[in-house]
Amino acid sequence: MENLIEYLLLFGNLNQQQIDLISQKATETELRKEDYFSEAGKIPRQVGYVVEGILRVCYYNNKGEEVTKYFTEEKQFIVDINSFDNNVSSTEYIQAVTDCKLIVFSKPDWEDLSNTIIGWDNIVNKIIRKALLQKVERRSPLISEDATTRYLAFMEKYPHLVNRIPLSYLASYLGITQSSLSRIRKNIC
Amino acid sequence: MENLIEYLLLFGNLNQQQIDLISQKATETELRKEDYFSEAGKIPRQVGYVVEGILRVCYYNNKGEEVTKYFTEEKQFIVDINSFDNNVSSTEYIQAVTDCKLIVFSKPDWEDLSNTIIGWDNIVNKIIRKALLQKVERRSPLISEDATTRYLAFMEKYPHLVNRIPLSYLASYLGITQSSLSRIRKNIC
DNA sequence: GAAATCATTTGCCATTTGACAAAAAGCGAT
DNA sequence: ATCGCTTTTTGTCAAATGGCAAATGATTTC
Repeated sequence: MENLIEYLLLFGNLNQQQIDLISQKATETELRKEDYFSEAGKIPRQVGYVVEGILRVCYYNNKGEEVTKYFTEEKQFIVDINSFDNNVSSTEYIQAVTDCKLIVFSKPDWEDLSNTIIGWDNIVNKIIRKALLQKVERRSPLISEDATTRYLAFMEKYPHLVNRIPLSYLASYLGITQSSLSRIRKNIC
Repeated sequence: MENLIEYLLLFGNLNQQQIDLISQKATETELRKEDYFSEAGKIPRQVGYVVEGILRVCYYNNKGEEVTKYFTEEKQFIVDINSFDNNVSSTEYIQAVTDCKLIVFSKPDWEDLSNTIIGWDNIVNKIIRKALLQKVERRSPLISEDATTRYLAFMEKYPHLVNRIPLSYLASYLGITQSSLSRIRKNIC
């Protein structure tokens, strides 16, 4: 829990009373590898903060292929923000890649925080904006480079992820086939 | 100018006094094709709203190749939001692809609006969040599909852009060479 | 309108990547 | 250790894409 509070304080100030309130609303929980945090077709009902573990965002494209769109690391919020905010069904899945420890807030609790804590919205906005910017910056270079360069870039950006995720997820994140990724690895090592 | 106000009102309410204030701060201006709205290495000093015309965001990758990262259409704000907010140098260029009509706000005026108009930050946040989400959604599919599919998807998403932008920009946006794009076009038509 | 300049298309060949299938390696349950 | 299952690697071949250079087409300038 301190982990989360520390993280929030990077984005704005909170007094002890506010911190206590946040802690009250928060629930620590765990996800097993391959469990879903949220699913396509359902309206997301909670916001999560990743204390430990890796999750991924994925969807099925119109050929029915599973595409991994994003990986999250520790110390990040995770939620399909668009669907959550607008109360509409998700178009994507959020799935645990490894066993995970999360702190979650139900939607009503999350809204209470917004109504009770002056400056909460501001903190949340900063976090979301940063996360979205990061997403854009991480995904964009994947388009203009060849597969080997993309893999090398991935290893640089996520040095501690590469050995914890299955090849198939990584391949679909990089937009290449599993065999191609396997060959690339062979050539590099 | 009505164009801008109309757009803002989609995201929140503004009374006449507030609208007048916004109008006072706004400057209508034009950019010629290939002019830069903002440049890499400089700290962005203004926020723009595109009334007419197309702009693109581009940068040079570490091989020195120019990469088009994004196109903007009419009725959108344009700014390197990260650099603008944090007062740091841009890493990318924003350039007019066609002649453009813009409405711009200087940074001090923009901040005045934030300090004067209750709810301004809220409106701006909604707009930025939407824009960032859109960016992610537009760029992501470019990774997992083959070049022809990407081109077809581009034509669907930007039906009125395809014939107004040079092939070279589009090729670098799609992450393929100019010759490949030319061949793809040949095969499709 | 001719020359100069820039953008797009095409040809040729090398390289990368994909599709498919089979083999090998890893892993858990017994 | 062995079996059964899944994941990763490898092989073979075909298709897609890139690199380079030349040709063609379009636009601007004088």
